[in-house]
Amino acid sequence: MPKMTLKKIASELEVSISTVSKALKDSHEIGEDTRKKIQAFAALYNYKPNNIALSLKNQRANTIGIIIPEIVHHFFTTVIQGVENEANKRGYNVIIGLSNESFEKEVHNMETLANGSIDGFIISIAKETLLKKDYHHLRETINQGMPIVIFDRDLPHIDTDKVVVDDVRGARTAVEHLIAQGCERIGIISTNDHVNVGKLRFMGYQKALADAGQEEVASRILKLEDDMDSVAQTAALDAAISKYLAANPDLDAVFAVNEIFAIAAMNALKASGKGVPEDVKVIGFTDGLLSKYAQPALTTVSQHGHEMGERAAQLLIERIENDDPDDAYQTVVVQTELIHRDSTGN
Amino acid sequence: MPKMTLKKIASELEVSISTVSKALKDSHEIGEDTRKKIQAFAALYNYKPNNIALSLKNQRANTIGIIIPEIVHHFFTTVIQGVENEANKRGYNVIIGLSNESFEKEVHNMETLANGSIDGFIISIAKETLLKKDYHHLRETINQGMPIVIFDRDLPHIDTDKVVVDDVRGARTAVEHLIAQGCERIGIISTNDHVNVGKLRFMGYQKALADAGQEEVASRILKLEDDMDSVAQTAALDAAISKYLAANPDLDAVFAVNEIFAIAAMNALKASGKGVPEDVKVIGFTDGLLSKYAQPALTTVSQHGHEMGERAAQLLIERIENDDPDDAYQTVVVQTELIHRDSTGN
DNA sequence: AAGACCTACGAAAACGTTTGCGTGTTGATA
DNA sequence: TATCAACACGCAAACGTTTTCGTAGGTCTT
Repeated sequence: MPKMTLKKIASELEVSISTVSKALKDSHEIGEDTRKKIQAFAALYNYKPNNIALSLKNQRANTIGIIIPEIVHHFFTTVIQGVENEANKRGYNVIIGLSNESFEKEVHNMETLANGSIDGFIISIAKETLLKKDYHHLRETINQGMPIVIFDRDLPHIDTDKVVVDDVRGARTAVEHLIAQGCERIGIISTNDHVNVGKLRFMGYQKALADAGQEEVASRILKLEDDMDSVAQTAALDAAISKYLAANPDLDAVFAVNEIFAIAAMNALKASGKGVPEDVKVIGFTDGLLSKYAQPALTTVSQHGHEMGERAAQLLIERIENDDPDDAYQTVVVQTELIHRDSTGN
Repeated sequence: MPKMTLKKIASELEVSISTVSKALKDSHEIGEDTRKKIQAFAALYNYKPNNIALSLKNQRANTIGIIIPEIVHHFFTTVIQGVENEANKRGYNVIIGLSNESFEKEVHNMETLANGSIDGFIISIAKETLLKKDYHHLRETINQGMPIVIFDRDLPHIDTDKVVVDDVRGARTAVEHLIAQGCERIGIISTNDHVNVGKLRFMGYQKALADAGQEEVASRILKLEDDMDSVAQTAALDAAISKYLAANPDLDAVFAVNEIFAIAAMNALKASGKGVPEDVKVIGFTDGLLSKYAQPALTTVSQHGHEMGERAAQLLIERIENDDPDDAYQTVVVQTELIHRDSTGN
């Protein structure tokens, strides 16, 4: 039995389409016997209204699109989970687009989704887009009346709803914790400044040092290419970190702006005979599986991806449903949390 | 400027809707001047045909749905990536549903998507569904004419296209490798038998032992609850594994049916003073980040999730596009690969 | 008995496309 | 000059819904 439609039911029962539609909605316009008969027939054949037709009629797809740079990535999956949670709760589906950090794919994804398939976007901007600083696709989408929520990688130039993490404060808190433990020669492993988050976390590091009256030592600052956290680059990463550690034998702590860098640093330290946390304490950023299962377990700054996803979905759905143009845009800042584990002692 | 439609262009240019439609398709039915004028106007206002209307007209959404038990999970994300890759290449979008290992959510997800939103499913069955053995939603969906590709967790009772990994052979190859390295007291850490993959991997272990003439020792077999690989259960997991290792002090190798179990075993071994791989060799299953960054790096059985996703998408799209009912269902077996790393020596 | 009023249903438009077919105007041909 | 083709365009149906409006037929009122 293929899919049922109002039309088929109507012809089968020799009534009109509108009668069927009304009967299935329990309209009192339809006599009880006809109503019951139609409902029974529909139930028997498992009738379900066609979503596409409804979307066309209602001019709403009840679907939100999420565009992320990468899906094999713990943080982004937690965000998706949050989005899906909230969306489902409110009757929305979620459709995903992967930009793969590519500008072109990001634009293409947005264009193919923005034509009725979805009611709004949740997006974390691709690195290439950030580099190019070309945001026309975002602007155009917003101008067409489609709401967008930007998360994670902030974009000061675009005026829309946002959900961001306080990278500066998260990093600062982490470094402050190291200082509170008595560390005086704290290194940082960060990324090039064009990656927003790397820059912001570096600023947090600077701030914490400054507040504590510790001077910033150039040799203790390692800035790596932003693709160094990929599996393909592990050898290069290890080499760079080993070299860095060799050049700074007196470090008593390392703050890394992501999990991979932190793990690599821990491994390199152990390989060079240093103990973590006895000799050197280590803190990472992004609370993924690696941090939890590392030896010693890694103290890390959690970004609460799940909550970010939920908040982003709330913001977006709110915007979709009360289509009030002069409702001011919001920026929700999700606070980070320092997860204390073994790599910083206790 | 809100979204353009054929109708608006038509009224603006004072021609009919069909003229606009044909002009935009470069139909020779329309005179060159009119054609150019319409195309220019459409380009200026950035006209894009409405997907929903097209879906309704064509009775095809060009979208595939993927339903997975969990998204914060390395293997599933690699599969999604594969699906998305292949789907995008062929002009399809991907919409995700998370069952969260729950039967009810799985059914609900399928029902809300199966009404026109998508053209077919790719699904990995939730554990709860497997336990309940209630597959009516799958059967009904197939009966309604919607194609389904089942991946990862096989379902012998359902006749449809499938993409599975050869768990038995993967496990067998792993254990054979241990045997080839001279191991004679090989333990296994597996899951309860109602989890298909656990059972199959256990069978591979048995087969390898039997082939080598090694006897199966009951105490060396540890079967854990299937939720023991979650973060919430780490303490219980560590306890269970420590107890198991203490009861089997003479093990010279451990084969674990997933990454988490393997890492936990390695950590417990090291904590008890054993060296990996010198004293005990360890092999895991599922090639995730944990394996790559573990110390020592973990030898593991890779399932090639990306390839599984691609194959599943191919199968599904093929089925969608050549809607030939007596095209026989296929089961694609994706071979596993043993990734040699440090936890088994060399 | 005639108007008023329910009751129970159907017709049709609308959402945005595509496309087969009909048709008016032109130009050429016989 | 009558015929006919070619050209350039419009009409309308179809996809599956929802919803407003219209209208039969019956019941009630006086």
